[in-house]
Amino acid sequence: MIIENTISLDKIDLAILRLMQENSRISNVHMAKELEMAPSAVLERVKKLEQKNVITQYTARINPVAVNLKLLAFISMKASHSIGCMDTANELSKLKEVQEVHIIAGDDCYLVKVRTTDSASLMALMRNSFSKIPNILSIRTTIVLETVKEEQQLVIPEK
Amino acid sequence: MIIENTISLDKIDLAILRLMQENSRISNVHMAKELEMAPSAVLERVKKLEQKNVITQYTARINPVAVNLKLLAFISMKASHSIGCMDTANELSKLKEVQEVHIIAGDDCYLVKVRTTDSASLMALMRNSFSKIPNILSIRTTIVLETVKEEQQLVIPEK
DNA sequence: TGTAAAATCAGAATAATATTCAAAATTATA
DNA sequence: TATAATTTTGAATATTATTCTGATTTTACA
Repeated sequence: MIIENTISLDKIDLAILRLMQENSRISNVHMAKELEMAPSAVLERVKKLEQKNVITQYTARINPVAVNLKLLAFISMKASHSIGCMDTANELSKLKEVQEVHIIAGDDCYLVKVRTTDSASLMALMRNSFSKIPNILSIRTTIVLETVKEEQQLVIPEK
Repeated sequence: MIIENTISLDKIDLAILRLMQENSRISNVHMAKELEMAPSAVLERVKKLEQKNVITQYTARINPVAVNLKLLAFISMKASHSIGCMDTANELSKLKEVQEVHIIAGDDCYLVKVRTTDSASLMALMRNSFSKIPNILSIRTTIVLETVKEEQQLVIPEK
Protein backbone atom coordinates (compact mmCIF):
# COMPACT_ATOMS: atom_id res chain seq x y z
CA MET A 1 0.00 0.00 0.00
CA ILE A 2 1.41 3.29 -1.11
CA ILE A 3 0.76 6.34 0.97
CA GLU A 4 -0.01 9.25 -1.24
CA ASN A 5 1.53 12.43 0.06
CA THR A 6 2.31 14.25 -3.12
CA ILE A 7 -0.27 16.89 -3.74
CA SER A 8 -0.71 17.26 -7.44
CA LEU A 9 -2.78 20.16 -8.62
CA ASP A 10 -3.80 20.63 -12.21
CA LYS A 11 -4.63 23.79 -14.08
CA ILE A 12 -8.24 23.81 -12.92
CA ASP A 13 -7.31 23.36 -9.27
CA LEU A 14 -4.91 26.25 -9.50
CA ALA A 15 -7.55 28.39 -11.15
CA ILE A 16 -9.98 27.57 -8.35
CA LEU A 17 -7.36 28.48 -5.78
CA ARG A 18 -6.75 31.76 -7.52
CA LEU A 19 -10.46 32.59 -7.53
CA MET A 20 -11.08 31.58 -3.95
CA GLN A 21 -8.00 33.31 -2.69
CA GLU A 22 -9.32 36.49 -4.25
CA ASN A 23 -12.86 35.98 -2.93
CA SER A 24 -13.71 33.01 -0.78
CA ARG A 25 -17.41 33.76 -0.96
CA ILE A 26 -17.55 33.34 -4.72
CA SER A 27 -20.30 30.93 -5.73
CA ASN A 28 -19.70 27.62 -7.43
CA VAL A 29 -21.96 28.84 -10.19
CA HIS A 30 -19.72 31.82 -10.79
CA MET A 31 -16.56 29.73 -10.72
CA ALA A 32 -18.18 27.15 -12.98
CA LYS A 33 -18.88 29.79 -15.61
CA GLU A 34 -15.34 31.07 -15.38
CA LEU A 35 -13.93 27.56 -15.73
CA GLU A 36 -16.53 26.34 -18.22
CA MET A 37 -17.66 23.36 -16.23
CA ALA A 38 -20.59 22.27 -14.05
CA PRO A 39 -21.04 23.77 -10.57
CA SER A 40 -21.17 20.32 -9.05
CA ALA A 41 -17.79 19.50 -10.51
CA VAL A 42 -16.33 22.66 -9.07
CA LEU A 43 -17.77 21.81 -5.68
CA GLU A 44 -16.21 18.37 -5.83
CA ARG A 45 -12.81 19.85 -6.51
CA VAL A 46 -13.17 22.45 -3.78
CA LYS A 47 -14.00 19.74 -1.27
CA LYS A 48 -10.95 17.78 -2.31
CA LEU A 49 -8.76 20.83 -1.94
CA GLU A 50 -10.11 21.21 1.58
CA GLN A 51 -9.54 17.54 2.38
CA LYS A 52 -6.02 17.65 1.03
CA ASN A 53 -5.35 20.65 3.22
CA VAL A 54 -4.49 22.79 0.25
CA ILE A 55 -7.18 25.21 1.37
CA THR A 56 -6.63 25.60 5.08
CA GLN A 57 -9.23 28.20 5.97
CA TYR A 58 -11.80 30.60 4.67
CA THR A 59 -11.37 33.86 6.46
CA ALA A 60 -12.60 37.42 6.47
CA ARG A 61 -9.87 39.98 6.56
CA ILE A 62 -10.69 42.71 9.02
CA ASN A 63 -9.34 46.21 9.21
CA PRO A 64 -7.26 46.16 12.40
CA VAL A 65 -7.89 49.81 13.15
CA ALA A 66 -11.65 49.18 13.13
CA VAL A 67 -11.25 46.80 16.06
CA ASN A 68 -8.80 49.09 17.79
CA LEU A 69 -5.64 47.15 17.02
CA LYS A 70 -3.39 50.02 16.13
CA LEU A 71 0.00 48.67 17.01
CA LEU A 72 1.98 46.19 14.96
CA ALA A 73 5.39 45.02 16.03
CA PHE A 74 7.98 42.48 15.00
CA ILE A 75 10.01 40.98 17.79
CA SER A 76 13.29 39.17 17.29
CA MET A 77 14.37 36.90 20.06
CA LYS A 78 17.45 35.01 21.03
CA ALA A 79 17.11 31.71 22.82
CA SER A 80 19.49 30.38 25.38
CA HIS A 81 19.72 26.99 23.73
CA SER A 82 18.29 25.68 20.52
CA ILE A 83 17.02 22.51 22.23
CA GLY A 84 14.12 24.32 23.77
CA CYS A 85 13.42 26.17 20.56
CA MET A 86 10.19 24.43 19.72
CA ASP A 87 8.82 24.60 23.25
CA THR A 88 9.45 28.29 23.37
CA ALA A 89 7.94 28.77 19.93
CA ASN A 90 4.87 26.80 20.95
CA GLU A 91 4.42 28.88 24.05
CA LEU A 92 4.63 32.03 21.99
CA SER A 93 2.10 30.60 19.54
CA LYS A 94 -0.46 30.18 22.28
CA LEU A 95 -0.73 33.92 22.77
CA LYS A 96 -3.59 35.32 20.73
CA GLU A 97 -1.90 38.65 20.17
CA VAL A 98 0.88 36.75 18.45
CA GLN A 99 0.01 36.37 14.79
CA GLU A 100 3.18 34.72 13.60
CA VAL A 101 6.06 32.77 15.04
CA HIS A 102 8.96 31.87 12.80
CA ILE A 103 12.16 30.09 13.57
CA ILE A 104 14.82 31.88 11.64
CA ALA A 105 18.37 31.51 10.48
CA GLY A 106 20.88 34.11 11.53
CA ASP A 107 21.72 35.95 14.70
CA ASP A 108 18.35 35.54 16.32
CA CYS A 109 16.26 32.45 16.87
CA TYR A 110 12.65 33.58 16.53
CA LEU A 111 10.79 36.24 14.69
CA VAL A 112 7.40 37.05 16.15
CA LYS A 113 4.66 39.25 14.76
CA VAL A 114 2.41 40.84 17.35
CA ARG A 115 -0.65 43.02 17.11
CA THR A 116 -2.02 44.94 20.08
CA THR A 117 -4.09 48.00 20.83
CA ASP A 118 -1.19 50.27 21.66
CA SER A 119 2.29 50.36 23.06
CA ALA A 120 0.96 50.05 26.59
CA SER A 121 -0.75 46.78 25.79
CA LEU A 122 2.38 45.51 24.05
CA MET A 123 4.31 46.35 27.18
CA ALA A 124 1.72 44.49 29.24
CA LEU A 125 1.98 41.47 26.95
CA MET A 126 5.73 41.41 27.33
CA ARG A 127 5.59 41.86 31.06
CA ASN A 128 2.82 39.38 31.72
CA SER A 129 3.31 36.72 29.08
CA PHE A 130 6.72 36.84 27.44
CA SER A 131 8.44 36.99 30.78
CA LYS A 132 6.94 33.62 31.71
CA ILE A 133 8.25 31.86 28.62
CA PRO A 134 11.53 30.03 29.20
CA ASN A 135 14.73 30.19 27.19
CA ILE A 136 14.33 33.72 25.97
CA LEU A 137 17.69 35.40 26.25
CA SER A 138 17.08 38.69 24.57
CA ILE A 139 14.38 40.60 22.77
CA ARG A 140 14.51 43.27 20.10
CA THR A 141 11.24 44.96 19.27
CA THR A 142 10.62 46.73 16.00
CA ILE A 143 7.59 48.99 15.88
CA VAL A 144 5.76 49.39 12.59
CA LEU A 145 5.11 53.02 11.77
CA GLU A 146 3.05 52.35 8.69
CA THR A 147 1.98 49.30 6.75
CA VAL A 148 2.08 49.87 3.02
CA LYS A 149 1.09 46.35 2.01
CA GLU A 150 -0.19 43.39 3.96
CA GLU A 151 -1.55 40.30 2.28
CA GLN A 152 -1.17 36.62 2.52
CA GLN A 153 -2.15 36.16 -1.07
CA LEU A 154 0.10 33.64 -2.73
CA VAL A 155 1.40 33.83 -6.24
CA ILE A 156 -0.23 30.73 -7.63
CA PRO A 157 1.73 29.29 -10.54
CA GLU A 158 0.32 28.62 -14.01
CA LYS A 159 1.12 24.96 -14.03
CA MET B 1 -22.68 68.51 6.98
CA ILE B 2 -20.73 66.27 9.22
CA ILE B 3 -18.49 63.64 7.71
CA GLU B 4 -18.77 60.42 9.63
CA ASN B 5 -15.45 58.69 9.99
CA THR B 6 -15.77 57.05 13.35
CA ILE B 7 -16.49 53.39 12.95
CA SER B 8 -18.56 52.24 15.85
CA LEU B 9 -19.16 48.56 16.19
CA ASP B 10 -21.51 47.06 18.72
CA LYS B 11 -21.49 43.65 20.33
CA ILE B 12 -23.33 42.00 17.45
CA ASP B 13 -20.97 43.45 14.84
CA LEU B 14 -18.00 42.17 16.77
CA ALA B 15 -19.60 38.74 17.06
CA ILE B 16 -20.19 38.68 13.32
CA LEU B 17 -16.57 39.63 12.71
CA ARG B 18 -15.45 36.87 15.03
CA LEU B 19 -17.55 34.31 13.18
CA MET B 20 -16.56 35.43 9.70
CA GLN B 21 -12.93 35.71 10.57
CA GLU B 22 -13.05 32.10 11.66
CA ASN B 23 -15.03 30.95 8.62
CA SER B 24 -15.95 33.40 5.92
CA ARG B 25 -18.19 30.85 4.21
CA ILE B 26 -20.51 30.55 7.18
CA SER B 27 -24.12 31.07 6.15
CA ASN B 28 -26.29 33.90 7.37
CA VAL B 29 -28.68 31.28 8.66
CA HIS B 30 -25.98 29.78 10.82
CA MET B 31 -24.85 33.14 12.10
CA ALA B 32 -28.45 34.15 12.72
CA LYS B 33 -28.99 31.11 14.94
CA GLU B 34 -25.81 31.83 16.85
CA LEU B 35 -26.80 35.46 17.35
CA GLU B 36 -30.51 34.78 17.84
CA MET B 37 -31.70 37.07 15.13
CA ALA B 38 -33.10 36.91 11.60
CA PRO B 39 -30.82 36.00 8.67
CA SER B 40 -31.89 39.12 6.84
CA ALA B 41 -30.73 41.28 9.72
CA VAL B 42 -27.39 39.53 9.77
CA LEU B 43 -27.00 40.08 6.06
CA GLU B 44 -27.76 43.75 6.49
CA ARG B 45 -25.03 44.09 9.07
CA VAL B 46 -22.52 42.15 7.02
CA LYS B 47 -23.12 44.45 4.06
CA LYS B 48 -22.57 47.49 6.24
CA LEU B 49 -19.36 46.05 7.58
CA GLU B 50 -18.21 45.62 3.99
CA GLN B 51 -19.25 49.16 3.06
CA LYS B 52 -17.50 50.62 6.07
CA ASN B 53 -14.36 48.75 5.07
CA VAL B 54 -14.28 46.89 8.33
CA ILE B 55 -14.30 43.66 6.37
CA THR B 56 -11.75 44.21 3.62
CA GLN B 57 -11.73 40.83 1.92
CA TYR B 58 -12.97 37.28 2.01
CA THR B 59 -10.09 35.02 1.26
CA ALA B 60 -9.11 31.38 1.17
CA ARG B 61 -5.92 30.59 2.96
CA ILE B 62 -3.79 28.26 0.92
CA ASN B 63 -1.01 25.99 2.05
CA PRO B 64 2.08 27.58 0.49
CA VAL B 65 3.87 24.27 0.11
CA ALA B 66 1.00 22.92 -1.97
CA VAL B 67 1.64 25.60 -4.57
CA ASN B 68 5.38 25.18 -4.33
CA LEU B 69 6.14 28.29 -2.32
CA LYS B 70 8.62 26.84 0.10
CA LEU B 71 10.73 29.83 0.96
CA LEU B 72 9.74 32.59 3.31
CA ALA B 73 12.05 35.48 4.08
CA PHE B 74 11.99 38.77 5.91
CA ILE B 75 14.10 41.51 4.44
CA SER B 76 15.17 44.61 6.32
CA MET B 77 16.26 47.55 4.24
CA LYS B 78 17.91 50.84 4.79
CA ALA B 79 16.98 53.75 2.60
CA SER B 80 19.30 56.51 1.54
CA HIS B 81 16.86 59.22 2.50
CA SER B 82 13.51 59.09 4.19
CA ILE B 83 12.00 61.44 1.60
CA GLY B 84 11.75 58.70 -0.95
CA CYS B 85 10.46 56.26 1.63
CA MET B 86 6.94 55.97 0.29
CA ASP B 87 8.00 55.72 -3.33
CA THR B 88 10.34 52.91 -2.51
CA ALA B 89 7.71 51.20 -0.39
CA ASN B 90 5.19 51.50 -3.19
CA GLU B 91 7.59 50.00 -5.68
CA LEU B 92 8.21 47.08 -3.36
CA SER B 93 4.47 46.64 -2.90
CA LYS B 94 3.97 46.15 -6.61
CA LEU B 95 5.93 42.92 -6.57
CA LYS B 96 3.61 39.98 -6.17
CA GLU B 97 6.12 37.89 -4.27
CA VAL B 98 6.13 40.63 -1.67
CA GLN B 99 3.38 39.94 0.84
CA GLU B 100 4.08 42.73 3.26
CA VAL B 101 5.83 46.07 3.29
CA HIS B 102 6.15 47.93 6.56
CA ILE B 103 7.86 51.18 7.36
CA ILE B 104 9.52 50.68 10.68
CA ALA B 105 11.13 52.58 13.48
CA GLY B 106 14.71 51.79 14.36
CA ASP B 107 17.89 51.16 12.49
CA ASP B 108 16.26 50.08 9.26
CA CYS B 109 13.58 51.74 7.19
CA TYR B 110 11.52 48.92 5.72
CA LEU B 111 10.60 45.43 6.68
CA VAL B 112 9.49 43.28 3.78
CA LYS B 113 7.98 39.80 3.82
CA VAL B 114 8.63 37.74 0.73
CA ARG B 115 7.51 34.29 -0.38
CA THR B 116 9.14 32.46 -3.25
CA THR B 117 9.67 28.95 -4.51
CA ASP B 118 13.21 28.60 -3.27
CA SER B 119 16.38 30.50 -2.54
CA ALA B 120 17.22 30.66 -6.24
CA SER B 121 13.98 32.46 -7.02
CA LEU B 122 14.54 34.82 -4.11
CA MET B 123 17.95 35.57 -5.52
CA ALA B 124 16.37 36.19 -8.91
CA LEU B 125 13.81 38.52 -7.38
CA MET B 126 16.52 40.51 -5.68
CA ARG B 127 18.66 40.66 -8.77
CA ASN B 128 15.87 41.50 -11.19
CA SER B 129 13.46 43.57 -9.17
CA PHE B 130 14.95 44.91 -5.98
CA SER B 131 17.99 46.20 -7.78
CA LYS B 132 15.78 48.46 -9.90
CA ILE B 133 14.14 50.11 -6.92
CA PRO B 134 15.76 53.41 -5.94
CA ASN B 135 16.94 54.58 -2.53
CA ILE B 136 17.78 51.17 -1.16
CA LEU B 137 21.08 51.49 0.67
CA SER B 138 21.40 48.09 2.24
CA ILE B 139 19.55 44.83 2.60
CA ARG B 140 19.55 42.20 5.30
CA THR B 141 17.74 38.97 4.50
CA THR B 142 16.45 36.64 7.18
CA ILE B 143 15.44 33.19 6.02
CA VAL B 144 12.64 31.39 7.83
CA LEU B 145 13.59 27.84 8.75
CA GLU B 146 10.21 26.87 10.07
CA THR B 147 6.92 28.62 10.63
CA VAL B 148 5.25 27.60 13.87
CA LYS B 149 2.27 29.94 13.62
CA GLU B 150 0.99 32.13 10.85
CA GLU B 151 -2.39 33.79 11.01
CA GLN B 152 -3.82 37.17 10.44
CA GLN B 153 -6.67 36.50 12.82
CA LEU B 154 -7.28 39.50 14.99
CA VAL B 155 -8.19 39.43 18.63
CA ILE B 156 -11.58 41.03 18.44
CA PRO B 157 -12.53 42.78 21.68
CA GLU B 158 -15.68 42.07 23.68
CA LYS B 159 -16.98 45.57 23.58
C1' DT C 1 -37.80 64.66 28.16
C1' DG C 2 -40.53 64.39 24.04
C1' DT C 3 -40.55 63.89 19.25
C1' DA C 4 -38.96 63.14 14.63
C1' DA C 5 -35.71 60.85 11.94
C1' DA C 6 -32.89 57.18 11.26
C1' DA C 7 -31.52 52.72 11.89
C1' DT C 8 -32.47 48.11 12.80
C1' DC C 9 -35.13 44.15 12.75
C1' DA C 10 -38.41 40.27 11.64
C1' DG C 11 -40.91 37.63 8.54
C1' DA C 12 -42.56 36.23 4.20
C1' DA C 13 -41.84 35.69 -0.69
C1' DT C 14 -38.69 34.89 -4.31
C1' DA C 15 -34.26 34.10 -6.50
C1' DA C 16 -30.12 31.96 -6.37
C1' DT C 17 -27.11 28.61 -4.86
C1' DA C 18 -25.44 24.36 -2.66
C1' DT C 19 -25.71 19.64 -2.53
C1' DT C 20 -26.71 15.02 -3.82
C1' DC C 21 -26.72 11.30 -6.91
C1' DA C 22 -26.76 8.20 -10.87
C1' DA C 23 -25.09 7.80 -15.29
C1' DA C 24 -21.78 9.14 -18.78
C1' DA C 25 -17.29 10.53 -20.01
C1' DT C 26 -12.65 10.65 -19.27
C1' DT C 27 -8.33 9.20 -17.56
C1' DA C 28 -5.04 6.07 -15.63
C1' DT C 29 -3.26 1.56 -15.37
C1' DA C 30 -2.30 -3.24 -15.94
C1' DT D 1 -6.43 -2.51 -25.43
C1' DA D 2 -9.40 -3.77 -21.66
C1' DT D 3 -10.45 -2.57 -17.13
C1' DA D 4 -10.63 0.11 -13.09
C1' DA D 5 -10.67 4.49 -11.05
C1' DT D 6 -11.63 9.11 -11.33
C1' DT D 7 -14.01 13.01 -12.91
C1' DT D 8 -17.79 15.25 -14.95
C1' DT D 9 -22.46 16.25 -16.09
C1' DG D 10 -27.20 17.26 -15.50
C1' DA D 11 -31.31 16.88 -13.04
C1' DA D 12 -33.65 16.86 -8.63
C1' DT D 13 -33.82 18.54 -4.07
C1' DA D 14 -32.36 21.13 0.00
C1' DT D 15 -30.57 25.08 1.65
C1' DT D 16 -29.44 29.69 1.54
C1' DA D 17 -29.28 34.50 -0.10
C1' DT D 18 -31.76 38.39 -1.13
C1' DT D 19 -35.44 41.59 -1.34
C1' DC D 20 -39.03 44.12 0.54
C1' DT D 21 -42.42 45.92 3.72
C1' DG D 22 -43.95 47.19 7.91
C1' DA D 23 -42.99 47.18 12.81
C1' DT D 24 -39.92 48.22 16.32
C1' DT D 25 -36.10 50.17 18.34
C1' DT D 26 -32.64 53.43 18.75
C1' DT D 27 -30.74 57.86 18.19
C1' DA D 28 -30.41 62.77 17.68
C1' DC D 29 -31.63 66.86 19.22
C1' DA D 30 -34.72 70.53 20.17
